[in-house]
Amino acid sequence: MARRVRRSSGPLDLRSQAILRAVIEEYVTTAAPVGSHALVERYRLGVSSATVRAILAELEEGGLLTHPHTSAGRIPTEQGYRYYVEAIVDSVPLPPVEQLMIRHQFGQVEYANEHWFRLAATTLASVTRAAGLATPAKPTSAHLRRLDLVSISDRLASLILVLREGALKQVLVTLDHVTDQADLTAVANRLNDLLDGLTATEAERVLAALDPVDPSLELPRRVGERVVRALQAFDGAAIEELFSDGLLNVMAAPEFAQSEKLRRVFAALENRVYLAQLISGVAVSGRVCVFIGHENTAEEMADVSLVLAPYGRPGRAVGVVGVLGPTRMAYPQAIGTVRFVSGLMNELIDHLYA
Amino acid sequence: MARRVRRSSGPLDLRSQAILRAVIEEYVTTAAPVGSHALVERYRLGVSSATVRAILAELEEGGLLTHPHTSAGRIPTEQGYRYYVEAIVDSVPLPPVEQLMIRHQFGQVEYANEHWFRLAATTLASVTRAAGLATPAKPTSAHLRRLDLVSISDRLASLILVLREGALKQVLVTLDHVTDQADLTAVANRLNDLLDGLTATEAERVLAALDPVDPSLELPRRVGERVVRALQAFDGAAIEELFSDGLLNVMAAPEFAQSEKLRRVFAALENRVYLAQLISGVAVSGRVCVFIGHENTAEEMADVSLVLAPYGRPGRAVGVVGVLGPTRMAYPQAIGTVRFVSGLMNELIDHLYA
DNA sequence: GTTAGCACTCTCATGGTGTGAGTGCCAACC
DNA sequence: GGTTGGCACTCACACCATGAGAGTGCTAAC
Repeated sequence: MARRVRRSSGPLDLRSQAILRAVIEEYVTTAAPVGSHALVERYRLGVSSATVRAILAELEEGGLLTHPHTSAGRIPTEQGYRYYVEAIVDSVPLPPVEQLMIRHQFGQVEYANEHWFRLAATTLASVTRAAGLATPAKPTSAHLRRLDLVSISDRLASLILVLREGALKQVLVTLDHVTDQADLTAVANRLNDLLDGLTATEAERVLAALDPVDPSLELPRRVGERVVRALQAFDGAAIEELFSDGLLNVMAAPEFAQSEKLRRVFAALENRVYLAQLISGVAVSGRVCVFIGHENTAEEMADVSLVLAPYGRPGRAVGVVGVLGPTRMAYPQAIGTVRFVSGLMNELIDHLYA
Repeated sequence: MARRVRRSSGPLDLRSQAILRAVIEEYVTTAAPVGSHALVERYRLGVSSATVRAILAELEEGGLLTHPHTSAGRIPTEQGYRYYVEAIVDSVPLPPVEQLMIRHQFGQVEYANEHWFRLAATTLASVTRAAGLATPAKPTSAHLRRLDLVSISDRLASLILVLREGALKQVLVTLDHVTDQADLTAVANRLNDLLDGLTATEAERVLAALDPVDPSLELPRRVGERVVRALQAFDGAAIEELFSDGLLNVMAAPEFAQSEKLRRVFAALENRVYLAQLISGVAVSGRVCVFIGHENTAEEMADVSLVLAPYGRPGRAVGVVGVLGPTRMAYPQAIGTVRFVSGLMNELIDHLYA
């Protein structure tokens, strides 16, 4: 859904912005429609409730606020949140204390991408009190870094591939003849020499150039084919995994008291096509992306918002981290937190490959 | 919670059993309290509703049924389900057509434990229309099968451990001196010779026996220490992962329309202590286990039931598969399906290591 | 342009009412 | 003695009316 343009002409004056801001921030904490009276009481606006009412009516005219019913207070529209995020507030950086705590946590975890992205989701969940999301950094194209063959039984071996960006892949290979570990190691060494650093297509070409009659090359060729297939599978695979934590936080929000809405969100998160599209979109944008309600391409996500950021090494391996929460969400804080966590992960990864 | 004993003396006569069965099976499909009239209408009981009412009252007296309120029909108690599962019905084997379909699916997936257990959860979810659960088969004690060292940068290497049961473990090792891949491979070969098949404590002993002054052994010793630590971590770790699929199915059940109950279930599933205890209990039992409502040790799980079965090689590596659903659940079918899937996984694993 | 005042609107909580499903009991029956 | 039809009784639930309260929009005065 493309977001609709505000009907009102020109930008808002400062007072209107202040009031929109107050409505949104009040609504985000209370989850209840905000009335003119409550605003003048709780925010130093310097005008009476009648004036506030006039401005609220204007903002509603402009499509930034709405009414659940005639005699209720105002709630922000998705356009209202969008305007708020883009024009009124900056992202709020994560407080230094929390930054330190998070750094500490990442430091304690073992050096491994797999741990990092999970920890990122967990951290985001606990800090923002929404759901934390994270995908592993998937290499854009699989380059073989090293392979190993481990004998499992007489005619069965485990083929382990290490890719350039540290990803592991394990497949089983059935063997025509009884083969012991020494033979397997020899084959692995040979293939390591031949295929180091290659992509699927490159590896395929190298294998095709091997002497087709040399019987000593039969097993290397056979394993090599599996390697190529595994690399191809890796290239072809969409995002493997979306790790989420703290969905409990979202469940606790009053707008999800009846589980039907939530069910649809869960369903969308299981939709791999949608996820792949979403993630690649965020990855190419290269910065924090905010999707508010119906701005999400999946209609099941119309009741929630996403704040996502890519991380990793552009062009080599990228993943996405972020949060999912109700549209009524503390966007500035969420954006600040997501920005910090993705930046931290970039830092760690850069440090790793420096 | 220990389950309470029925108050009535002796086993039920066949007619009472038939009626209890009818109530449960009706309630499982409709989710609404079952009245005497509905029973005589839909089940060939051969008696009038008045007689059924008398028996229903007896069953209630015995603690197998209950009333939501005076003028409502009967619903089964947890004791009722328990009696039903233990004394009235046998598990219903999965229809051969579905068995074949599942076998086919497992055949299509790449030979790898990691894929199997996830597929098991997905399969269980779709067949039983409840949530499917599965944990990977965790080795009881970590035996090193093989290790590999892959250079990442001048002073950083990735250490990959393959354990006896096929599990992989990857840790990063920082190096004091610039070391190239050839050196790393040499170290890996050396350690493979020394440590093949050993547990953490055994490996530690072997390393301690190495010549402490030989400078060529410095790096092997250093890496070896990391190996030992990784093996220890593996032994000490509780279950790593509970994969679930189809939680959507459970969310769709009317008893979970308000999300609070569900939230508690999710919370319990994130409780690693509880999971570890649950899983080890099922593993030692060696057969399909049914936990109905409050029979679950976690009180958050009081509204749901679990049907779980272990799989794997007892004493070497075991995991658990099963389903989670509302207490109002088609137990015979669930038990049959879980039994089939765990059996199938055993078959596959046996075939692998035969 | 701002404000106080006021009539108006609409939700939500409360309480009364009627309906219907289902029970428990009892007397009659086989 | 077990089984059955009949009947009074109970209780949740849906429905409606009512009143309080919150909040608005409008207007006239400042």
